[in-house]
Amino acid sequence: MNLLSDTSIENNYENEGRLTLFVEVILPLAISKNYTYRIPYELNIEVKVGKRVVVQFGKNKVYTALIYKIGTRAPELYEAKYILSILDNEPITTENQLHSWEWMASYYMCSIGEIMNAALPSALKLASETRITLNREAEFDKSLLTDKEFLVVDALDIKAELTLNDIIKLLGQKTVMPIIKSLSEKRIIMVIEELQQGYKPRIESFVSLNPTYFDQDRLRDLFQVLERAPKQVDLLMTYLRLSKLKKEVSKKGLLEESASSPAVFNALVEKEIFSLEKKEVSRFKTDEIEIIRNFELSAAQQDALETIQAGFTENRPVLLQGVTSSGKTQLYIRLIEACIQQGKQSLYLLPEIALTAQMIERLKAYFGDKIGIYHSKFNDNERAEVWKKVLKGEYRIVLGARSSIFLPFTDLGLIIVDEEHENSYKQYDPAPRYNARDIALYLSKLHTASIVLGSATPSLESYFNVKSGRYRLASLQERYGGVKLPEIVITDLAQERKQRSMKSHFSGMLFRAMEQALERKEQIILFQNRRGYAPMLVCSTCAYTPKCVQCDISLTYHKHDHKLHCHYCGYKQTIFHLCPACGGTQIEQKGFGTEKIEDELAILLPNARITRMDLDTTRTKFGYQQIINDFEDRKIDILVGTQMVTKGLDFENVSLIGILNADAMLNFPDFRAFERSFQLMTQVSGRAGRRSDRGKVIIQTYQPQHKIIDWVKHNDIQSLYKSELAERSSFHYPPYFRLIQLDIKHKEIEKLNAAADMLGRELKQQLGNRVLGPEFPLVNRIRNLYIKTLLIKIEKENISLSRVKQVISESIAHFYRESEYKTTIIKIDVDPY
DNA sequence: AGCACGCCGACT
DNA sequence: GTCGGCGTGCTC
Repeated sequence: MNLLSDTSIENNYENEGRLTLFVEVILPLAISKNYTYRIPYELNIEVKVGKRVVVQFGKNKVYTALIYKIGTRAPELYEAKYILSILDNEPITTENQLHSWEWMASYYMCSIGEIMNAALPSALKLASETRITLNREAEFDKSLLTDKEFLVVDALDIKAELTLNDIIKLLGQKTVMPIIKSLSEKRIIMVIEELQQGYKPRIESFVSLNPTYFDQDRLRDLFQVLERAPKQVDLLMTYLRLSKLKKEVSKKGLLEESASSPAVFNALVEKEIFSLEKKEVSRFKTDEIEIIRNFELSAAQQDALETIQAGFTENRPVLLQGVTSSGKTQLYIRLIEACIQQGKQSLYLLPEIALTAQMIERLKAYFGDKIGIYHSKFNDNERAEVWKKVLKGEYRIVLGARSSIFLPFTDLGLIIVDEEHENSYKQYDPAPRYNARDIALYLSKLHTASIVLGSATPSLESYFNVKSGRYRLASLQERYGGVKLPEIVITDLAQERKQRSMKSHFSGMLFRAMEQALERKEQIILFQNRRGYAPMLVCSTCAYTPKCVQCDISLTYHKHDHKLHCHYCGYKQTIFHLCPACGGTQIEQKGFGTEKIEDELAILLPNARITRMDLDTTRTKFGYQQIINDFEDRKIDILVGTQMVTKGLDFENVSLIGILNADAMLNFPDFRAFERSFQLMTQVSGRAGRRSDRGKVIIQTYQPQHKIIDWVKHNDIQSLYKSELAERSSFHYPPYFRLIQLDIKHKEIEKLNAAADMLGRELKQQLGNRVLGPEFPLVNRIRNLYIKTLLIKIEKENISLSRVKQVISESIAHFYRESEYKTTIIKIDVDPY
């Protein structure tokens, strides 16, 4: 297809007058190709790449599509349909965005339409919805209708309009089209296909004074004339006062301030003293917050800042490894300031959970209304508004969660990815299954922007990139403001048992420390990475263990509802008191979870206020926030929790952390689990003594010599990375990447296994020993489907990602044709290290 | 993603 | 015999 630049289109248009243009558009669907539409002549001059158009696609569906390419040659194999309209005056996407979409589609093996779907705020996408109404003019005999048709007509008598979904619910069946079709043919109903406009700008009326009265004398005259209308004089005075304070006076603000009625206001408009103007306004408050710019960087921070800047000049991404409370945010603020001074935009990415009101306020205080916030809690209109402001360059900084990598930056100069290791940067479902951190790295190249990845516990792949010289490392190993790092001690549970100093699941050391902390009115966090009461039940007569019927995983006993839960699929069954296998009465509980700890603490420390924080106590809408608030307000002395307590919370008064069972975290099925243990223990340790010099972490273990505990003590990711443990863990640390989640669904487990094995063999044959087949199958049962996840590891040095993807696509295609099993591959996920 | 079309088991 | 389930293919 002939590509034309914008100017040449106009030239051709002028020269020939009747040039036909064709546009290739991106449809918001999971279709691998783009489709070509024809432009009506009168719209020729408006056509531009990046504008949205409305097109009909398929028989009666209307979609918003995006102009991707413009050409002049008519497609040969088919007749192109006309576009119905152009929605935008200016493109809503940038060239760089379209580049990155293209790259993402190929990298994550999905369609560009799926990328667009994820990228555009839904207010910018209009989808047509089929609505059904009764044709009032039609005359028909109700007795001639089938039962189902009658039901639909009846429902339409009551409710004027129904959607397809309404009818599906009404009839209780999935295939409703034949019924609708038949009714429509009989002209009894009408089927309406209509686009629903999403984004509505907020409009406010602004008042201005007729310029005649800018003249002082005329203004004085005006007051004379109005002498007999005191209310109007009053309103006019208020206006004059407000107009000195603000650039623009809104009608709403003026009426509120003057306590005048709209009638008085209208009178002044009638007399042409006031004029009204409607303007689009922002939904976001732009209250001027006091700007605090003065803070001093510590020597360590200054050092790190210089290292980061050196990395920038070398055009290398920088990994900033800084212990918790080391003041990374202050460094980021300095970097953003420098970026603004160069007149460029900055993007500050945070995982969703770390996007707290506190964080947002803090940055707003520095950057005022130059900063835009973008995350999933925003509604559609707000998102669309941020989008437009970023495009226009009104926002110089964006603070946002993973989806903000899709915003239309025009001149990006800096990207910060905070908590780089966080799993929540990865989108797992639906496609595109992207990792915002990796996209950020790609964007930094595309925009030639600087990028910093920050974390207290970097991911091993990022650390590998430091070791291999791709990234530059900057580190901050001391806390800001001279606060000491916590003291980390290990207590040997075998020893304590021998000396009989244990108090239920607490070592003497931990228990004494807890008593002391409570005496000093300091708070305690106890970390136990297992929820429920007991993770396993065993019959002491026959060794029977209850397992999930679906997942083959031992069931956890939950005391609060006296049920056995499967933590994998959510299956529940009631507790039994006699062994279902042998009828034995002695049933033993193995291990312990947060529920049991909470129970025992209540007995051992009856005066302490104890709260548990895990999935079970935070399931309600505000449960999580409630617990956090109570803990902050010191209404809780001891917080017992699972990994939830490790994340981004900043409690001032916590002086003691207990890791109750480190051993549960020391067996590594693969290197991700291994990395995770290190991260979780390091993160929870970092919560101790953040604002005071008194911070202590006690790690309980039967394996005090275990290396990972030692590394946690020294925040030593380097040893972790180099260790023979990593070497031995069944998944190797980088330089490898893997393709994960090649999911196959089938209803029969044997066929599924056979299919997965076959695919694994095929891949191995083609790619050699560098491929790890379905050795680590993750079999899950979701409703009545079995899903199998193939984990595939490929050595990066020897084989390119594109080759891997090619072989996988080919194998799947081949496998599909040859297979006697009817198997569907439902998703493919790329997770490069 | 929708939607049409075609094939096949289980109901009046 | 048809109704409604599901697999397959197409949409500019």
